[in-house]
Amino acid sequence: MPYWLMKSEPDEFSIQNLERLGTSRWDGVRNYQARNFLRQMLEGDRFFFYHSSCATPGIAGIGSIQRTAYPDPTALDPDSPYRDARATEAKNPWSAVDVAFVERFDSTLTLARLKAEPALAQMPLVHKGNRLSVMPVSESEWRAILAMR
DNA sequence: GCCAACGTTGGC
DNA sequence: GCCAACGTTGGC
Repeated sequence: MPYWLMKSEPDEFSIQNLERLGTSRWDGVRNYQARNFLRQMLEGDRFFFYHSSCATPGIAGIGSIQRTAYPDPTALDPDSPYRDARATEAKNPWSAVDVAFVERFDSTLTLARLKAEPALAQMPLVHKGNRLSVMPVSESEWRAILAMR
């Protein structure tokens, strides 16, 4: 089963929010490469929940895919900041998935620590300038990160 | 199809 | 708040 990493700004949606809710829609992805990864996700896949653009960026926990990709309703919602004027009901280019809470780490596994781990050197996440918000994680990377908790 | 300009991401 | 890096847009 594939593994993933997804970024969210905790001010918008955090692992604590997901823990409280249990499940949530993961929407608002507006990058084609990230969207294509969303579409590859299978029910039951697990992902690292990454907090970005905050005081302590890093992996804050784990979630799982509860529902595979479907058209992202926020693209059609005039009140949503993720609205895409080019999207229509018949032709919506964007996808969302539903996710479920799995685990919250005792403390955030910081980007600084991830960067310092040789086993993770291949991850796009630790490379300067990387902006991909949804990315695959190899099984060896997944295990290395779990061991760092 | 090239590429400059622009807007956004995200660490610091 | 700054700014480097990147993806997207649009003129040509």
